Amino acid sequence: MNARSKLLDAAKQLVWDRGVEATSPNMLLARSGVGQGSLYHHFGSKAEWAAAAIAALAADLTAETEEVFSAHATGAEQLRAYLTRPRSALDGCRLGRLAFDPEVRANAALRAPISAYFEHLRSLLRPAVRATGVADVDGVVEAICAVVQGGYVTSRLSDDAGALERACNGLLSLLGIDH
Amino acid sequence: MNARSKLLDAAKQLVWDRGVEATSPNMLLARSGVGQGSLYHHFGSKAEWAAAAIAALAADLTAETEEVFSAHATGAEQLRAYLTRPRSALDGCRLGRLAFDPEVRANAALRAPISAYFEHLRSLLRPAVRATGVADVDGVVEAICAVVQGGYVTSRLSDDAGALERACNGLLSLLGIDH
DNA sequence: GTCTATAAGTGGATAGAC
DNA sequence: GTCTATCCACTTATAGAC
Repeated sequence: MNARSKLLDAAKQLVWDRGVEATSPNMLLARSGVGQGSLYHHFGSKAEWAAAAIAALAADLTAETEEVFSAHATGAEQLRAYLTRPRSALDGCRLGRLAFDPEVRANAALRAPISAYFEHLRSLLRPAVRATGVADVDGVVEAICAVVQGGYVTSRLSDDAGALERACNGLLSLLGIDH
Repeated sequence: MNARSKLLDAAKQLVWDRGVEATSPNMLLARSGVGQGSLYHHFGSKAEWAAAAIAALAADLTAETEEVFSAHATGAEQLRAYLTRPRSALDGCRLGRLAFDPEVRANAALRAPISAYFEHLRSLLRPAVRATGVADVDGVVEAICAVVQGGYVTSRLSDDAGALERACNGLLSLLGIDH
């Protein structure tokens, strides 16, 4: 594994765990085991490796999400699979946890892959929600995105990994597609 | 207005806007207009003024939330009022935005008023949800908390103040209590 | 109570040797 | 490509005068 891969890998872990603002170059060096010279050879600045890490996290999450949707045929099955997918509630969403990171907020290049992921997620949810026959399709799509993101938030703040799962199940029961 | 009040007021604004980790003592001095000596006279450390700010924000939010619930008689009215309450979506929830702040995570004294607020919110929601006759009361309670918190997240990440409102309306329609 | 001065440590980056 | 040395600004305080 070359230095660049080690750096990118460590940056992904740190950004997920601590966000961008709270991650320093020194932490990246420590976690990757790479020297300072290598870091500034491969990435010109903190913003560059942070952007690479966020783009890679977004690509991973997009692939995993598409897999969930393509594995099921009906809208109801897709929604059930998406909402019951195993999630590490206390760690937070790799992308959603960056919503209030000041460094992400101030840098459009860091934000772009994140908003693109959520736009893509909405486009996967929309036909599935439409198929259930609910009245307010766009509202329910947004509610599904929000329940997952908010479940991470309330789980973390209450130090209760079950909160996310309960919230998703509650929404499923309201949708009338909980088995 | 004395120095302590100015400091607390500025700390509340900064913690809401930037979180704890990303707020420095110098920012607090600049925003409050108070001198360095006064800061360390009134608060022994950063953790102390951060704790005071979070406790004050939690007290404000708790009072506002209770007002919403006590202004309405039936569960459906209370839920509708809570979910349609005006919120500045792009600013984030004063408490929920701290979920992934490393300094909050590492300090139980900072987390306590936040988890207490959410526990109190659940206790207000539970009878209202029960009154609607839904099957999974605890799940729906958690879903309501999560839709609001997640709506702040998706609004901020998509730079779309409308996302939070759409999510709340979508949930209301699923609850069958949208007018 | 409030001020200015000082200080040890870290953050983010550059320089130049190898 | 990778290393060590160096740098300036900022963070989080402490000291001591007024």
